[in-house]
Amino acid sequence: MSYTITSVDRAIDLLEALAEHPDIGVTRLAELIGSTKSHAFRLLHTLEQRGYVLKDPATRNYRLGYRSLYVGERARDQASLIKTAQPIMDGLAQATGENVHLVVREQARSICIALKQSQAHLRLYAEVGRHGPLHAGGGSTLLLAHAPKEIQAAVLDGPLPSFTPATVTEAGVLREQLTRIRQQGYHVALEDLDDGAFSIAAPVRNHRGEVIASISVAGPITRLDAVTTDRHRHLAIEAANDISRRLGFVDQVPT
Amino acid sequence: MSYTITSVDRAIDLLEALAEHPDIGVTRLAELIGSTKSHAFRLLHTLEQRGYVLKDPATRNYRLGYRSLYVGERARDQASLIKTAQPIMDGLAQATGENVHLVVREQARSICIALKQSQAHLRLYAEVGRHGPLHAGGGSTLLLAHAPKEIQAAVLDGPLPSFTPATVTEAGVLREQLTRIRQQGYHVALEDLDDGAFSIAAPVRNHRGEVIASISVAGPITRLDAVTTDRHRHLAIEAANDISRRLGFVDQVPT
DNA sequence: AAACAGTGTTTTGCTAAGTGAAACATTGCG
DNA sequence: CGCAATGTTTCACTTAGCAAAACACTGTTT
Repeated sequence: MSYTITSVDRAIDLLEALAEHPDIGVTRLAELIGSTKSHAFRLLHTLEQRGYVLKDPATRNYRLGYRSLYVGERARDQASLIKTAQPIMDGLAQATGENVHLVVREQARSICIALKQSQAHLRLYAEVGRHGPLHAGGGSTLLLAHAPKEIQAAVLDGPLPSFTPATVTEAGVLREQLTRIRQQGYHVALEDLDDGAFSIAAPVRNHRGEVIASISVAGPITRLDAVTTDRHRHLAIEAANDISRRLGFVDQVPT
Repeated sequence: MSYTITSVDRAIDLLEALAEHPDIGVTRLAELIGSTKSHAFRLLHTLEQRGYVLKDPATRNYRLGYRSLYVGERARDQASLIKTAQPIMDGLAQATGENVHLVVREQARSICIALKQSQAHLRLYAEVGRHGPLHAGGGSTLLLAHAPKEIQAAVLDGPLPSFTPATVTEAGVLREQLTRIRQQGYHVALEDLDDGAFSIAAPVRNHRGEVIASISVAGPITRLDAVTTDRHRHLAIEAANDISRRLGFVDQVPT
């Protein structure tokens, strides 16, 4: 038995298609969501009425409406994790000069929920709200390492797509990697999700000690050597621990 | 013939109910949206699957999910008006020490799409994404003044709710006010929407000279006198003109 | 200016998705 | 332990939602 309401699912398909492809028309949208023009038209009309979609009357193209900002702002306001983390992420970005990401796990995928972008001209492109895999990327793989066994099983038994030549696609190898991550308490990922990029991640824990998010420092590997690796690792762990403490975590064995 | 898809409308009802009331359960949500528990349950399940709603497994309460951030961010990215206005709004907030709002009109209502909050401890509460009336509030009434005749007719013929004793609720008086706003090119609203608050608004024009938004400076009337009124008015008009120029507007008669 | 192609909008009839009611399961409190 | 309230699941019914098709509009080509 499925509780999914198909019409709502399709409306979300359309919103997300518009998020990726702004300023397009009814026909193009229908194609993108695999539907008919009349269906796309009705979805657009419904979302436009509520302010989530805007229609340019001159071109008859659609893009996301301003009401989307409202829900986004409220989501951010409600997320105490983001509020707690943001000032610490600011400091970490300042100290490292690289991107800082706050990533959480949703079921069997990851999502970046806050981001501090590096000021450097060469920087890793990243987006808040973007869903990603769990078996690649510093913060994501660390979250997989600390996920419940059934989530790990679901990921390990499922397809492990390759993003770069460095992506781990062998379940056995990934299992060992996850064990190692749990033991050492951080993860250094090199070019496993994006070519030429590194990501050094540490776990954020809640008051019960459960890993609920990861903090990661990410950038181009050309700016990474043994010294900066160690420094970023240290700063990331420190920042993650700081956030964890503010969330009520009491670390019994100081590091 | 209505093109509204009721199921999608209801899903939005639920999302917006969660935006206003985080961390509540199925029964409460069903009450808030005027529905049944089974319906609310299915809506929540659908939205949770897509990441727009998060369920706390311990308390079985729901709140907005992180995927909402994605759509909000993309809406902001796509809105060139917001991108153009934001640095100018920053400067205006710095110069005035008060809130600065960017407001647009959607059909017969207003919506604040960008906000620079005053650093003062006493400040006007405001929210991005919040819908409001067109006949009250500095920026909103200015937008009504420049709206198409049919929009004006719709507002003037409809109910004009009173928010404070200073709210204009008489259609004839409002009509005169709108004429005056168009003539003088700005609007000073005193306590017409919020008790104890002022709002000084100026029009933002696009490359065709059409008024597409308003910039307003807002705060408590205790910080307003003849000198500050004149100063804020000047700075708001200047900022609005600056944004308009960046949007391609060429002002033939310099002010 | 006329014809054509493509897009957007509207209508219609059919069916299965969506709904509420009711039952069942779970949880927390007295 | 019993009860009340909440959350979850099931079932049967109805109409909402859908695709197909037709129509209207717009921009381009001849």
